[in-house]
This record gives sequence, C-alpha cells and structure tokens, in this order.
Amino acid sequence: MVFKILMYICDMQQQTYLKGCLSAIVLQLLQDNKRMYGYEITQRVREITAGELQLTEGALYPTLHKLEAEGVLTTENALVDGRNRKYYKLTENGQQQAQSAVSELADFVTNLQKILNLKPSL
Amino acid sequence: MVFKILMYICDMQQQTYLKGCLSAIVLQLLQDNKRMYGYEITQRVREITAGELQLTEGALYPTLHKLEAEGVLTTENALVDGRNRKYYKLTENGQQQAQSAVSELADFVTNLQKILNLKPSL
DNA sequence: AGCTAATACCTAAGTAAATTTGGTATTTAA
DNA sequence: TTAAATACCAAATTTACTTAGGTATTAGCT
Repeated sequence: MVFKILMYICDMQQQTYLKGCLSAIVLQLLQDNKRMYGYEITQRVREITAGELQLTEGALYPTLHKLEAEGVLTTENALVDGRNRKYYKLTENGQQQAQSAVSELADFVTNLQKILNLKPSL
Repeated sequence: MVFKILMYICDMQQQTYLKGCLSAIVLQLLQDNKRMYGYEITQRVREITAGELQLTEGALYPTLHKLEAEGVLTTENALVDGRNRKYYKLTENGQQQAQSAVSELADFVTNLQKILNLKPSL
C-alpha cells in the first residue's frame, strides 16, 4: 500500500522497462533460492532494488501459473502461521530453461550497456 | 533480409526483453548523435550490439512518430542519393526528457544486474 | 536488361504481456 | 475495530510490441 502511494508520488518509470523481463527475473530468483512463494518474490525484488522495482501481483501470478503450465515450475502448498503459501520451484527441465533465459537476459543487459555507454560520434 | 533469416535460425530471444526500452534507446542515440534517421537508428543498434539486438521498423517508426507528436523530437527531410531521409533530433524540451528517460534506463540496468548477480541465500 | 538486395519510408491487424482493479482471507499492530 | 501487512487470485483493459504487408529508389550481379 505504502509502495503504491509512493509509485504515484515519484512516477516510477523504471516499471515500463521491466516489460518482458518478468519471467526471466522469476527464474533467476528460483535458481538462487530453490523454492519461493509469490509474495516472497515481490518482496525480494523490492529488497534487492531498494524499492525501485516493484513486481505487481497482477503480473506475477499469471506468469507463475503460465510457467507451471509449461512444466518449468512445480508447486507445493504449505500452511504457515495460519496463512496459505504456494511454493514454486524449478523442475529439472525448468532448470535448463531458466539458465538460458537468464543468460539471454544477461546478454541483453550487456547490449543495453553498450548502447548507453556510447561515446558521441560527432 | 539476411538478418531476418538469421533471426529465424538463432531464435533471438533477447528481443522480448526489449519491450518498453525502445523509446529510451532512441532517445539515448539521439543524445549522442544530434540527428539521425529511422533506418540509421536500426542499423546503429545492430552495429553496437553485433546484430544481437534488432529494432524492427514496425516498432521504430510508430515510436518516432509518437515522440514527435509529443514534442520530444522534430524532423527535417533531406534528399540523399535520390532517396528520401527524415532526420529526427531532440527538441529543447526533448533533451530533458531524454536525460531522465536514459538515466531511468541506466538505473533499471543497475537493478537488473543486482538481481542477476545475487548470491544464493541458502 | 532484369533480378535481388540494400536503402528508406510507412501502416494496419494481431498478439503478448503487462496494468488496473477488483476480489478473498488471515494475522498483526495501533 | 480499524488499517496495514501477509498471501492468494482473476478479469477487463491497455500498452507496446510483432507480423505482414505496402511504396520507391539505388547498387550490384549475371
């Protein structure tokens, strides 16, 4: 809630750049953490980026379900402190897909840097 | 043409990550080069990224027109070697918008790197 | 001369992937 | 008892591309 208000105040344009990267980010986090639940993923990204990047749940959950349907992720439910959690982890097949998605994203970042670090040609 | 064929062969997934970054990339190039024409922009990105990133004209031209309509860019036509060129450059107002868009993109890249360089927490 | 590729611009239909907005339910802290 | 945080989800809409066409000129090959 606080963050939604913050987003209105400071016009977090970075969000627009996120388009297309969401799956890869999720896969990267799952490579690092073995298993995570949806809400945890949103909070982790927020922590890592000091609140500059915020995954919306409306985008995250459909993405998780899609990856599960594709056989990239599997789930296990847990009841923690009276609240339901749905943990996601990479399947064996998913680990390979995660690796290639993440390395493509890394390449993309490299290319963006090349573009951004360009010296003027005039 | 050659590149379109190459794109089929090597499944250039990086394209998906480009979503949302296009305007910022265009603005960055125009900060570096004062004026450029559409086709030149596509070729420049291809050069810089060694063919790994390819701006499609179907995406680029509508973006340029939008930025012009917003007053970020102005155009001047030129006839070069019997071919028509439409040069784009930043307006005064556009220079500020370009700067903020580019710095936001740079911040985004930094955040992506933070996510990608994460050490496992387990 | 005729063909293909490269140069240079453009639009429209379709699609993918978000955002926006709503919903449910429990726990914690004021 | 009320708001905020935790935790999940779906549907309608919007955004921003891709795909697939189109026009026209020049360069290079055979």
